[in-house]
Amino acid sequence: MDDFDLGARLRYVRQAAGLSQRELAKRAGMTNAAISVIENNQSSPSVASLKKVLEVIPLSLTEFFALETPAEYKIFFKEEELVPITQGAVHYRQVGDMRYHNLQILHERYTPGADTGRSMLQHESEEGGVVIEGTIELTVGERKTILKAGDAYLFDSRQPHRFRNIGKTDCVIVSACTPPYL
Amino acid sequence: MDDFDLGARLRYVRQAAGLSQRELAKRAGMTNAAISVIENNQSSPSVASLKKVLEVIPLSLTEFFALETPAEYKIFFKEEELVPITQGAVHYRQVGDMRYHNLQILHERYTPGADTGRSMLQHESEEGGVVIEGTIELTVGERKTILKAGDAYLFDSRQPHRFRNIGKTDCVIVSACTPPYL
DNA sequence: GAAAATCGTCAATTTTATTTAACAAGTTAG
DNA sequence: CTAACTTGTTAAATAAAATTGACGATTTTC
Repeated sequence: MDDFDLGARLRYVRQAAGLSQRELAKRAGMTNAAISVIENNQSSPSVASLKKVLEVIPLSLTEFFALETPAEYKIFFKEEELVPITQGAVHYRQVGDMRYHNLQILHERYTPGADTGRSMLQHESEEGGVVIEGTIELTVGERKTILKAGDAYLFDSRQPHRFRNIGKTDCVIVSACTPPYL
Repeated sequence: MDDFDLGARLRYVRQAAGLSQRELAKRAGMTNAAISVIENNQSSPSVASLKKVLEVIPLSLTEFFALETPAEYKIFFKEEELVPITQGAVHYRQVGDMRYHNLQILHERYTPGADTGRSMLQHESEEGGVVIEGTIELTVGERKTILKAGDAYLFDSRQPHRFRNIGKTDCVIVSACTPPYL
């Protein structure tokens, strides 16, 4: 697989410029269909064509190719695109690449008995989440509770904390953390 | 005219890699004819093709487009490519772009009476040249002489100096100066 | 020296990109 | 709610890039 997704880059810069395929094509002296197939990687534009298009944005070929990787400006993620992170019995699925973001979104799954550890977690972040399925025992500082589906939490991660699934079924949580700590 | 000479760039990187058109084409899974027409700007390669070719060099698209301008690595110059510089009755034709070089080569033409000036020239360079045609009176410091076709000179430009055509015909000189001062 | 390779280029064909023209879906105007 | 507009996509036609196969010129080999 080619990691150089020219179509995605073009679509990105076009939308960032606030142009429709037709508008861009018109100004570049081309047709909307060409833009469409290029953006979907159904054809590889000649450098001459690409240059015409980029001049509208405006963006030089150099700048276009030097653009940050697609991961850096990716906004939407298919379920299978989430990056899996496994720590013991806890399975995280992360949204996006944390090298480029300050906000970490995780789709977490705690199997029965899963535990983030006796030695409590502590890091320079703020985090929160919502329980989707099952139950979780959450300890933050001196406070402890059991959250069930629909419940939520939000706290300063500098306080020692611990997640533990003491139920009989998986617990699923969607959480956010800034800055990222995993 | 487009100042982005893709053909020249490709030819440059290919030769720098020590490859013939055929060898490059073979390794890239293309044909020599394609390379030929691309290098002569008779066709604009698709980005896909260009990528295949550059992977052989190897060079990324980003690096390729970020390459220094062709003027920077230009080696051979047609007569009409020399950049004309006129100062009074003296006409210079410079070889290459001094932004990228420390050696300035000039094809100079002094019309009868042409004179670099009573107030002698002085700059932090070393310069020399050969008279091709006509005669020139050259003064350097306290020394003065008349040079005719075939004669030459070389001196430290920090010494005050002056060129003067006291003959009846044009005087043509090819000179060099480092670092450039014009 | 002549034969065999290799070089870059070019004309004709094939393949691919781009245009033309239509479509379905979504939005705005009335 | 319809009618007019915009959106992005697609199929067939056209334009352009890439391949095939050849050429003359230069270099290498014997």
